[in-house]
Amino acid sequence: MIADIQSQLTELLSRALFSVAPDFGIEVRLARSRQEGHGDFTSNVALQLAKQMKIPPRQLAERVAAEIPVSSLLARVEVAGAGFINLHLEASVLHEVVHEVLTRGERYGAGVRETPNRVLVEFVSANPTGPLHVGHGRGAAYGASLADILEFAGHAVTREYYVNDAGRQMDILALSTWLRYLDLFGLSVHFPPNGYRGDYVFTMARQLREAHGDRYARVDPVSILSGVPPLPPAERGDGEAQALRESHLDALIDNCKYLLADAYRSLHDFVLAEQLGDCRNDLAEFGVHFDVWFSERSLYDLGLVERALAQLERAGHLYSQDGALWFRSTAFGDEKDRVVRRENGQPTYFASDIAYHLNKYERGFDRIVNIWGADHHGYIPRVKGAVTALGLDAHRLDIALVQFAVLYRNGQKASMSTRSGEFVTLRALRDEVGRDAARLFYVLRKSDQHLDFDLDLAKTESSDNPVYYLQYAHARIASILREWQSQYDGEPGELERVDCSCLSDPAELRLLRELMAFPAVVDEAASQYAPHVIAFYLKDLAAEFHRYYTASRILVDVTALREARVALAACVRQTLANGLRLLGVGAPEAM
RNA sequence: CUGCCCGUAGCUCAAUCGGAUAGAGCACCAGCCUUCUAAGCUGGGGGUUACAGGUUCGAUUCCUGUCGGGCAGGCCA
Repeated sequence: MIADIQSQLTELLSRALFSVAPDFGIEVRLARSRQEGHGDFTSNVALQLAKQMKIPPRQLAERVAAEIPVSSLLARVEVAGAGFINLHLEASVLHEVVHEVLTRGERYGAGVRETPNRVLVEFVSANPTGPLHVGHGRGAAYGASLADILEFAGHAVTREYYVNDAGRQMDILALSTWLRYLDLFGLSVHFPPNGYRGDYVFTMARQLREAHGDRYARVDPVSILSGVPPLPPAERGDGEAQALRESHLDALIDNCKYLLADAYRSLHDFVLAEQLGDCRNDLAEFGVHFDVWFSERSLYDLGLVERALAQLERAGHLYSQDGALWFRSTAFGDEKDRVVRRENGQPTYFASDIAYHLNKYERGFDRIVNIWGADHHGYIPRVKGAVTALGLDAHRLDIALVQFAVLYRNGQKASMSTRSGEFVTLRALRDEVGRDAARLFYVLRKSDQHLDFDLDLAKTESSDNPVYYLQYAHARIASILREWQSQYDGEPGELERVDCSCLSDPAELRLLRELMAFPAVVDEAASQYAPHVIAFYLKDLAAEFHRYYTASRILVDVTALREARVALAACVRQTLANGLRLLGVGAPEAM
């Protein structure tokens, strides 16, 4: 209905333009006016066409404006500035917004699409080798909001977490846990410097003992080190020393696998299940849920990695060199070719990622959205190149980069403790500032901008804190509605039938305009992949309401006016609630 | 060294495929509660949109260069 208004007006303007300039068909685009006094919608067609039509823009605008058909929607049309055509809506159109918001309720702002796109949103996808940190938190908040926004905008969304359960990192974690576990049985082995050293590894070791007793401890500690190259001195930081430490670690992993034999797989799976379970709980408490947990290992188990490579091979995009197998990604704009199978026969991470993307396409999505940390930006050309090489349309793949978040406490950086090099965990952040503040702060900035996360501000219980500012507006209205029900026997269910034509105060009309914009805001947030657009809109809406509340009493004596104002307030509450839900932030009834 | 991203008020950030007088919040100053939640509101000062060119009716937005910041340049993931 409301979305219709804009398209109806666009149609009116298109017809006017056609009668003035039938030979200059350009698409008419209406924009919401940025400034009060410039009407509700504005068009710059006259400015765009003036030159090629050789008519002064202002004059052209006048001629187009004069041809706009009479409509009950429009109060007036005026030409302003350099040649803008401003459309002013009839107040009755604004009044209808109230009915619209209240009848649609939780669905107000939602898009209806005849043919919804099937969209896959893959996000977080952190290695399950330790707790999520605040960097993952931003990806989680952004991805979850984006997925909700796309869904609300009318698409069919699948939320997916890609589990890197096949790689060396998981082996390192399994080994680390095993060594800590052996420690519990008095079987001490020097812990490798590049193993996982976090407290959670000790915890898992104890859990492993509780669950499986000494099943993995029936080994000779000497055999663990057999054939393992010695470590270089700790103070050596050169490349050769690093390489020695890596091969030391790899040798330990090999021995672990050899000594445990079949039991290694269950150790690996135990560690994986623990970490994934922890991650899932963490995210669930953050209000972030997934439809699919996609296993990297399954790509190997089902032969999909080999199949993808074979497909590239057939298409002539692979070649052998130096004993390795390479993908000719330079043919697709990458700066160098990339190895897909190492000299030792092992496929690279990139190889499984190619298979993963092929699989995404084969599942039939219209759009595929990858949300990555910005440090992966160099990875984009090779993935898009691989997709193209597989004969797929790379334009259906969108990669949204999320920049790092830096925490500040007392004006000082706090995101990384400099001594241990460990990141602050997402869980610690949630414990400190709460879920709502964390979710909102993460999406308050454009995702591809660095984020300064002010912990002190997030914890402030005042209007300085945007979380409270938004929630307070919602709670305030909820309180008014309760008061209205108890003092005036108000029936919320009746509000959608209230006659709102008495709403004529400029502040009321501003609120109605703001409410009317919400569907377009959702649409913009969806098409731009920009949850922050919702956040900024909500701040504007809340501010408009707080202003109105301070200036005008809602529960006045005159029944008709009181009911109209209550209905208006109820619309603001509903719209705030809908927007907050898209951001994963609670909308409290009372504060 | 090369590539990508970013430079907007003192600070943190917006700005609808290039639009009208570049907007908010914080901080600073001055005000508003006997009335539906003051976790709120009103007013004020604050800008050469890093810099220099270019494209055009019009540039924070597009192009080139300079300066400054971030990230990336593995047979790691």
